[in-house]
Amino acid sequence: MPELPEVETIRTYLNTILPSHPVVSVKHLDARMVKMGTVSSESIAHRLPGLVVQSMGRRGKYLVMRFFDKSALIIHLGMSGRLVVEPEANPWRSHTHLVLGLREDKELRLVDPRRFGRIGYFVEFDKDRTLRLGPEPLSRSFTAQYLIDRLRRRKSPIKSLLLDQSLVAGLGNIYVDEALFGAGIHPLSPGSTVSFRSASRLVRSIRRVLRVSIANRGTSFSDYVDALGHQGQNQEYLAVYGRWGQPCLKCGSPIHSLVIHARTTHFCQHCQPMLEDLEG
DNA sequence: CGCCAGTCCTGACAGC
DNA sequence: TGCTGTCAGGACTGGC
Repeated sequence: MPELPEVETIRTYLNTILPSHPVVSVKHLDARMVKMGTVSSESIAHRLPGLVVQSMGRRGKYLVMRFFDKSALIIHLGMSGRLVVEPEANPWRSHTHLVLGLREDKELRLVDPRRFGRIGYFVEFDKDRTLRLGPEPLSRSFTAQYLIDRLRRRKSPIKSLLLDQSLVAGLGNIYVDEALFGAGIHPLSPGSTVSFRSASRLVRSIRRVLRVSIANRGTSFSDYVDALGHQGQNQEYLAVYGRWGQPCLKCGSPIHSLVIHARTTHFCQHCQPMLEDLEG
């Protein structure tokens, strides 16, 4: 399941090969995947050929393929999406929903069996306005003070709140669990009970968890592979996610699991106490 | 506005 | 062996 580190790994590679290359052709585009923006799939297929890639960017979990005419193709990989560059001689996998013809007999292919992914084309793309997302967790604008201000009146569990992309962009189920473990915060703690001190720990923990995973080229738990089709290595370094019943790496007590916000949540009851309500 | 339940989707797997 | 049911979850929608 691609979250920020996985999308960043894909972005980094694509950004080494795509800039200054034109889209030669749109060989395939499944209209059902176009779920963003106002440009239809037919119009996208008509507009893309000839456009030259300026850069491959990322905003939260969205990949941003920017063209020199200021337009951009946005791709979200959802749960099972893969974006790979392959020789056109290789057969298409099943569930291939987008194929862009590139130079040198290469193709950029989006494969997404569950079709939770999404595509959109924006004629004028503004990274701060087009997608309604919170700050990048690795940017300077993501601070403890920002978190406190946004969490102050929220009663939902901190786990749910951190999954909200308008609060902070790029975290998914795995890295929220890992970050809360690193910060020593129980996932059911209401947002309003997060003190400045715990918010500082949380910001540091989120950054650490993401940086480590990016260095490991992402977590391959089920579907994820990078743009070269290679698995990431970060699954070897997860402290709680997927470790139900196994000993906590800090205290040895078994990792617990429960469902929050319809997401399986892993945590250590001993190392992650509920935060106290500051209003009391 | 906040919060929650429902929706989409298919591969993998358990159980019969 | 082959069917059926269940589970996984990111982001959006609608109801209250």
